[in-house]
Amino acid sequence: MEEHGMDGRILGYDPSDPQSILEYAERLEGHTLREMTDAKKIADSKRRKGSFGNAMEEYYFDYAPNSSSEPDFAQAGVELKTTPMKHVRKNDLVAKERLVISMIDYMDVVNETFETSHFMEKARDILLVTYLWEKDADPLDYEVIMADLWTIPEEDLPQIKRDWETVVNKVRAGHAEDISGSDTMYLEACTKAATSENRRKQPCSDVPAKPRAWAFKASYMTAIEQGLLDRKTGAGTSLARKGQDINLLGLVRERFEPYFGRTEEELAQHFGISKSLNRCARITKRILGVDENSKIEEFEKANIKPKTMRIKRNGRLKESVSFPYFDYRKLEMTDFEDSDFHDELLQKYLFVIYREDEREDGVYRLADVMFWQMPDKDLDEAKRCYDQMRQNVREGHAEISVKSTENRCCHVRPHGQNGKDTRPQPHGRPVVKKCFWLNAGYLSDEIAKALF
DNA sequence: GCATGATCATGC
DNA sequence: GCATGATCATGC
Repeated sequence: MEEHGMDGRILGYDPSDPQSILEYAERLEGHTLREMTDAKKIADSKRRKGSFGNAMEEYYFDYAPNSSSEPDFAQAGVELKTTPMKHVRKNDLVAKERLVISMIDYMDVVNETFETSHFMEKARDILLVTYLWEKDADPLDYEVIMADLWTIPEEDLPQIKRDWETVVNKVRAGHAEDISGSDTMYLEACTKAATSENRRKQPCSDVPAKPRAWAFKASYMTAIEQGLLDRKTGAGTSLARKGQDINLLGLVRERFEPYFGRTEEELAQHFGISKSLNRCARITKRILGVDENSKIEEFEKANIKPKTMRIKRNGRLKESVSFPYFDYRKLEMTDFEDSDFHDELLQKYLFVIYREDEREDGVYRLADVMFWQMPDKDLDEAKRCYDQMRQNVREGHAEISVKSTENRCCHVRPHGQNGKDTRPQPHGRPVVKKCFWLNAGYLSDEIAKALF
């Protein structure tokens, strides 16, 4: 069979056969587009978002990029998605960004069911081409990591369906303007052109809403991609048995409920955990029923980190919550959106909540669990804190912190071994190691809002 | 050896 | 009682 591309050349694959498309795509693994095509430079000379994907369609698969609602390989019913991974500390590869599937049409989506939705149509058969992103590199020189035919794993469908319904139900309730990426676990409704004044109509309200698209969260993509990468090893522990409906919070709560009301000491004794600083973190893992060192698959996919929260009798958190320390020189050079702090704030957390006993001072009892992620609106406040600290560093005053009284959500405080544990700053003498903290008062309010 | 979760100590 | 500087200590 001969198939012809844009300029009449013979295609290297059969566009009606998914297997043939996959095999052709797999030849890219370990190579770059510059090596595998005759492309000399990217057509849109500015490296815009999507230029790798466009170049791949045009120069490797030999078809004109389109944005129609037809699948990219229409005859095979396969959608081509290219997605970047990046290196992070200790040689880990993570998804660089979310994978956007399709725009959400607020007017139509309210009449859809998940199973027959436009989203599922687009997400059902994906040719996923993963490449290694490198700062300042020409997209033609990105190395292709792997090519796979991918569909949503069966065990993830219940959570993704729940995510889809969470979003659609907000539209049905006439609150499309209140949708937030933090509403959901794996699938999110992310904003498109959020900075512009662009707004769309919604069917059940006159309030205009930001345009949004269905996307798999970056944390979910990381789990998917790592799973594809070490498919052979098949490591990992799953909280849910196959075929069992997954409701993460329900599942987690079910595990914790028998222990509500018990004190830290009782729990430590029950699980045979010695007196140690991270005693509560270890109790959490034991209650979740997983080996202390193993990762919990669902938590990885949803990028959920357990955190212990101790609430004093007066309703306030005993302590603020710290993040890893930051590098003053890196802080000066890095915008908030590209910072580690920003990544940390996009995490979803499992708060394991202990409350102080009504009578006995200093005795804390396991009281509740909840998921938490910083709401989008508070990210702006966190950015203010970041920018203010950045400004201090610019002016050679890394020793000046952002106080918790100056910012509603977070502050800056020392976090080193001792006063001698310093880090260089770009302009001036080294300063004691510091990190960002979430304000105890802010978190107290967030917890109270969620639980009462 | 160091990063990080956790906690202490001081002063207002 | 809280804000904030400072330090401890486990585990990787």
